[in-house]
Amino acid sequence: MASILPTTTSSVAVGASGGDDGETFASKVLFCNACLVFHKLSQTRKTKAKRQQLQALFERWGDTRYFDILRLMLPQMDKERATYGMKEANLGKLYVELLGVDASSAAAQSLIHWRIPTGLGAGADAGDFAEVAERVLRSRCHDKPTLSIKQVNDALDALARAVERSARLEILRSLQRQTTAVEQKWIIRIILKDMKMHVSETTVLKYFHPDALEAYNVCSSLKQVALEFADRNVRPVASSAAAITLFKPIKPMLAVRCNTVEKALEEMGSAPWVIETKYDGERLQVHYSKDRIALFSRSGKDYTREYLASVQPLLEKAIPSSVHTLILDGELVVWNETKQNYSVFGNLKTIARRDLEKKIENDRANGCVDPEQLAALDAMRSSRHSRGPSGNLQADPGDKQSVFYVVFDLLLFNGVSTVNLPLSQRIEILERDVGLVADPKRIEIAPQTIGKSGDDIYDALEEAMANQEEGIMVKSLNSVWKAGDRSHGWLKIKPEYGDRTADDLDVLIVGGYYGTGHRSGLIAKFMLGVIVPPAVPGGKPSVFYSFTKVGTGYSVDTLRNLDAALGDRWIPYSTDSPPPHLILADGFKEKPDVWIPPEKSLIMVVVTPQIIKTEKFKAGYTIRFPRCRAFRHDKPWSSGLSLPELQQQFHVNAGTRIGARLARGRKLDPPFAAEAQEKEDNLEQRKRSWSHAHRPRCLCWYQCGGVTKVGSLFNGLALCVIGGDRNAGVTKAELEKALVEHGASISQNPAVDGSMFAVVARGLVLKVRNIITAHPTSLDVIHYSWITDCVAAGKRLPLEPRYMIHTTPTTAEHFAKRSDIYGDSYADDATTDSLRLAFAQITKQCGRLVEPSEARIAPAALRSLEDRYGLHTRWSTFRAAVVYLDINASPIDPASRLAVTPLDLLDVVIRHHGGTVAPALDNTVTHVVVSRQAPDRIPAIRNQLRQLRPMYLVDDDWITACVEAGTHLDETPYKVVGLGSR
DNA sequence: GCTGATGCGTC
DNA sequence: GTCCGACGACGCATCAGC
DNA sequence: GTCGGAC
Repeated sequence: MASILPTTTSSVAVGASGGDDGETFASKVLFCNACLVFHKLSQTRKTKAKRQQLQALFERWGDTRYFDILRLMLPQMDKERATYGMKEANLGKLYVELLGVDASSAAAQSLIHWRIPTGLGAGADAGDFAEVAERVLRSRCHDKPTLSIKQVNDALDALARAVERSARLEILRSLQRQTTAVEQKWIIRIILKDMKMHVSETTVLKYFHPDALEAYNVCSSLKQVALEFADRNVRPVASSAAAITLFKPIKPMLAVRCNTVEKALEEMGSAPWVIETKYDGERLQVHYSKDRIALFSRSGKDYTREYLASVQPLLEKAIPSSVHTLILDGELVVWNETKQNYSVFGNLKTIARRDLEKKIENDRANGCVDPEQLAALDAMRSSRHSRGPSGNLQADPGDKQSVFYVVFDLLLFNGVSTVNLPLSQRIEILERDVGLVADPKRIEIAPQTIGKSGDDIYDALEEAMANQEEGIMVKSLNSVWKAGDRSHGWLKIKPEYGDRTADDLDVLIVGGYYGTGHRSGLIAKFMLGVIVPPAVPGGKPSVFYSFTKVGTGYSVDTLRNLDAALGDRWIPYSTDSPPPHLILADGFKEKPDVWIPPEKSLIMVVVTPQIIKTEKFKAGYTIRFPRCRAFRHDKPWSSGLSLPELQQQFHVNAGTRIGARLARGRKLDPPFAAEAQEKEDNLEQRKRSWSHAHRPRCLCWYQCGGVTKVGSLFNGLALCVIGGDRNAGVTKAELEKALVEHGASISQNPAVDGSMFAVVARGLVLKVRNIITAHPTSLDVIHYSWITDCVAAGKRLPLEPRYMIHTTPTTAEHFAKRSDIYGDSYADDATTDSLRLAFAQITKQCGRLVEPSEARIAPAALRSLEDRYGLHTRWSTFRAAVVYLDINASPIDPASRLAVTPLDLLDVVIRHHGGTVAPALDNTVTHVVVSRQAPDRIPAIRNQLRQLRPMYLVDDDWITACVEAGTHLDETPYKVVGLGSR
């Protein structure tokens, strides 16, 4: 008898009963032997040793039915067994019941509260359910292994088949009676599909057979792979492409994330490449023949039932009759017909479900009576999702939304695999022979543009940002399809990587959760809460709403340090006596394991790529893809993000993704070089601060607490720094440090309640535009050079107009009166000339900011994109308008420009919202804008208008109102009548 | 029948 | 660079328990 | 999806 043990040779226990076919190896070898192998693998760290163990295992396996052992080692890949429907929570309850222990006993408490390291039944194994279970079972199982590998597999089959709780209980009970505690542990790991052996699919398959992984990637069946390579010494000659078969899911090709445009260019090399938008939906592979359609998700799961009702009508309309078989790859998204934009992620399943419901209803009306379908419909009807407010939280209920399949690749065409063709040819066949032109915004081939330079990538990114898209894909036209491959050919670029600091929110930690695995026993995740403003202005916050949970972005070391600092402040959360300050969503949703008094807590800087609506957190909003950037020991607990600020953030960013900013580099300067350097510097800084300060490593970003005050230049000023200027080598952190050193207080979030002095930025970057758009009158935006100039001069310089990126009307008024808003008079010795110079500088600055080379959205590009997609954003508010601003003494003479007018800053506003500003009043103009404060200018304008074709004569309130509304408003209420009143 | 808990799969 | 594990958000399905 | 960490 051969052993499956790699180390021992002779002592293999043999199963007492072999079952029906006592011939197979699996029925003869005891499961405990497999457990030993698993144990050894889990104890081994080194790759080399693991490889030896795996090889030995397969070599010693006594027959060709490798599936029996592979499915135990790779439970996630085993599609033959249905899901168990059991994880730790269910298993814990089942074990408590089958062991017959009292619910309040230590054993039961261990199993139920397996993550919690303290209290009754807690042990050093907290955080690892299987380990806890082994401990509990040790005294409750016999110690003689009896079951064979086959018997365990049979039991697991039965377990997966069982739906009734009682049936599951019985199977678990019989397993428990026939196995040792250690065997139970491994059975639990298999059920949980988490073997914790630190080897996964790739490695195991690789040492099973060199071609196994590739085969798995094109058939997604472990059983088939095991069969195909039953003879491990033979390498079949068939290539993977030949194995591509209709109706068998292929592992999709994946994109590698790329943080810098420079890297993208390098990756693409000299081969031609294309740019596509990255759609925020679900990857969907369509397998099509005339009489059958199958749909598969990214992980190879069959989604035909869920999405066919939505997709089939589209395919049938779009696929020409000359096509017999196809495999398409694409993204399923939702198109909002009412708003003419893409719906936010999360609506897809809801819309698809509606389509399915409708289809079943229609089928029934048409007499296609399928009892199974009827039952399904009934189930859907009675489901809570078919009515009620929950679900589809992110859409307006009245909007018409529909499923939209964007196709971007072709894997098989009329029976022939195309995966070994370069992308250029696959696309060519797709466009020429498949077409799919029938139904815009329902099914389309993804538009591609040929890229040539880094600027093309920037342009595409800017377009993507403006259109609420996730980012862009860059694909090499020479690349062939590689199933499951993430390494080459396809890149994804997301704008948020462009700037690391602009989307941070400072939020107070209000709760904690115990971690698992290598974070066992630590508070490893945190609940953050927003402040509900106190009733008395200026009072200390006393109520917090749950907002989000964060579980990544910090190291285990940081967690340990945090534990040392906060460990004794955590209090177990009990619904019987919940802390009065912390309000969770109704029904105690997202209840933390422990809570902490706010005044003893800490502020976390959390990266916030996107804010979405939720019902799970009391705040009503939460973060998509949250992660920790730093902890702030320097900031008082009471200064965390408040609910109104959060709501404001949501609305400011509605219609655009947060994090959508990217500096366009100078030609000679790699755009991200400074960024990369900054990152490295910070890493260095981190390490240094870690080594002697023994502070959590990620504190480095905000070491303001450790900053010593060196001056009082900025005493009393509250500022928010939006970002650095990598082209000038100025980082956000440096600016913040300088500010704090000289007495200013800084915040990550702009406050619009008048408490903040100004926002500091390098230009009209997206976040700045958002702030201006949402609150045009509350916050000034100043150029960071004012900070550096002040520091260099050693005194607080007057805030001259040339430092202003955005000026509120109040500030503008002060400027008009030639006095500095903040006390220092700057105009004492100003002459008309010096003032003129200052304003010329503004104009220069503004003009520079909207030049195509630096504009956030190139108007022409935006317009063409809008035309193509029918997209309309706030940045296209004035796209139809050619505006003449009444800023010249003579309307037809640009050279007669007045030095100061109330309309000076509108130029930028209009152009940034897609409009055109005409230099003079002529027939190209559609709108003439005059100031309400200058009615005396009207006659001259009217005089000129008499000679031109009809156009609107409105006052500046129209511009402001349109910007505020985010859309082109009817001009009538703003028309200038008579001599200026309306 | 409704609701909460739990699991599963998408991102 | 690659692989792996520990984490986030959602919607929908299902079952237990009231 | 994200991130840190080991190799």
